[in-house]
Amino acid sequence: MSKKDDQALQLDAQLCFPLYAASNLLTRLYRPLLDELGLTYPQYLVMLVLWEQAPASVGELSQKLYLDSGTLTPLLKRLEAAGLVRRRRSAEDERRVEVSLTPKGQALKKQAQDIPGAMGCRIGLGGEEFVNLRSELRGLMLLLGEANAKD
Amino acid sequence: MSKKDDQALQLDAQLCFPLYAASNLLTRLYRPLLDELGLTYPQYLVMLVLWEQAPASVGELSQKLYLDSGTLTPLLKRLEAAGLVRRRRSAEDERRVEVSLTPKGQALKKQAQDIPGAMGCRIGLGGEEFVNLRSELRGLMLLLGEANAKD
DNA sequence: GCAATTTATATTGCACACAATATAATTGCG
DNA sequence: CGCAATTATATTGTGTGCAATATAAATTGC
Repeated sequence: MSKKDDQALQLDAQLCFPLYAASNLLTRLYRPLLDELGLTYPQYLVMLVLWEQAPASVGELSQKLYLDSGTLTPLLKRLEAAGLVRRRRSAEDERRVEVSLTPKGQALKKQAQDIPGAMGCRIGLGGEEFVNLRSELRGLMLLLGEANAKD
Repeated sequence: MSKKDDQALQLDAQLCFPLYAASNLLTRLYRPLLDELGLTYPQYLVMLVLWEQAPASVGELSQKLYLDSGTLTPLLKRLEAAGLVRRRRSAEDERRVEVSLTPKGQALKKQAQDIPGAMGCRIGLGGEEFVNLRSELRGLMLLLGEANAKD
């Protein structure tokens, strides 16, 4: 086993690891803020989508968030149990489940307004750096989405 | 609720979401390759650390991978059950658990040699782009590690 | 028009992640 | 020395993530 081979398997040589670790750490950083809203981080993402455009089907949420029904179905049931969303079979297509906001779910948006700002402070990333990094991560996300779709 | 407020809560405005989605997608992309080694993605990360430096205590693994004992303990038990590592209480400090590689665990490194290259192909990221993005993600990881440590 | 295929969601089983807590070993301090 | 505080790991409980599979509704082909 040559030194070169070893190098490729070093933790520091990986792109995947800082991505993985940063994602975990960011979720952890969100937690105290989201606790006040009674949301987990993936639940927060679902609410972000719904605050922009409700109702949305499970499939639409799945496509936008890159999550499958095995993740979304129980998550949405918990949001429903919390009184934030309603799930209803579509009338035109009974296979589809439409997720809509309850008044309580809509009202929660006001409480969420401070979160992006508060997180920005906690991370302490400059405006330009923030925008650049977001753009690169968006690119990576799309790249990986395509790579996964190929198989 | 003004338009400006709305904007900050849009999914596309977030830094966190592409990070989260890219991390999930990358784990998914690793799966078929790691299945051949009988490893999950977090298990692969643990093995990367051990292939570089074994034995390592649970605490050292925890610090390097930003994972806590609640995640590592059962994961390490599964690696042990698979015959890849050994867990033993340290003689000098009985609180510590030293994780070392079995011959089978050491041998698995050879099978893992192709993985970084194969993943590089699948992602299709140029050499310079790869290095730059890795560097930025490493910076973000460290930034978030500090932000989390502050509380 | 109806059987075969496709599509949309749900269910099951396994492996993370992590907060909160528990337990046991070591250290520190009077 | 003796015991309180600290440190290292384990346990418990909840909520993801996702592959594999199941189910039911819609669509397609003949």
